[in-house]
Amino acid sequence: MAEWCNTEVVLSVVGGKWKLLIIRYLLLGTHRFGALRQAMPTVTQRMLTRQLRELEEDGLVSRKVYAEVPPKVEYTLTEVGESLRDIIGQLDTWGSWYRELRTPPARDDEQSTSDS
Amino acid sequence: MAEWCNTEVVLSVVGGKWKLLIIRYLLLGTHRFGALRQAMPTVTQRMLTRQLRELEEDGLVSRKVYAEVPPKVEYTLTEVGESLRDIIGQLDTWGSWYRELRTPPARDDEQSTSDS
DNA sequence: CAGTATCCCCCTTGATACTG
DNA sequence: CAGTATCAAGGGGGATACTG
Repeated sequence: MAEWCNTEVVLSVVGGKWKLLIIRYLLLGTHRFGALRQAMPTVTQRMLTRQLRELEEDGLVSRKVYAEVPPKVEYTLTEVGESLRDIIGQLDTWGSWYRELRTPPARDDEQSTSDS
Repeated sequence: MAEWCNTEVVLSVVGGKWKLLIIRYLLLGTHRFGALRQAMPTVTQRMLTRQLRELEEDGLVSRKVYAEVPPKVEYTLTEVGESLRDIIGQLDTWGSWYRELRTPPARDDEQSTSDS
């Protein structure tokens, strides 16, 4: 990516396939690795770990390991991560607006398709 | 990408390697293909064409072909594309803030390194 | 429970050459 | 000028198995 462009910096940091989902979930509060997995049922262990590590390197997420058996690891947004809250809110708003815009609108003379 | 998530929709539309640059340039006004190339010296013809086509399919950019020889094609943001202006502004602001944050700050007792 | 270690796929991007 | 066509490379992502 063209990271000399400020705009691209954001993508370079949240652009991974699962990162926005992770951040959105962590915006709700601290969570354990397993909780993240359950929140994103289709992500593999490997990918979740990788994406979390990258978010950590980029300073968006902090990782807290408890010296217990079995292991317990908690992930929390840093202040930098938290600072994305507003932007993510905007993305969400635009995204739903755009999705609706691009969804073929139901015509008036058309029955509801909610039963399909 | 997980496009069932509104947030991801934005990335799916703007996530191409050159798309944000293109949009930013078109936010300045309508431009010809050649002007876009010059504005982004490292993009190949092929990639510029492809990214523009995708933006067009996604309804962010409109393409106007003039029936002239030599050919003349102008690209303009649609209203949908324009609607990203604020968000891109936010990304830009966050990006420059983040970049500065992550740049090793010069220490007080340190000489300027601008001569290196 | 929360990871690594391997192996592999394919999709995006790129280089280069050609054309209406 | 504004594209296609073709071929090649790279890396992000995935499947599966193993471990402290």
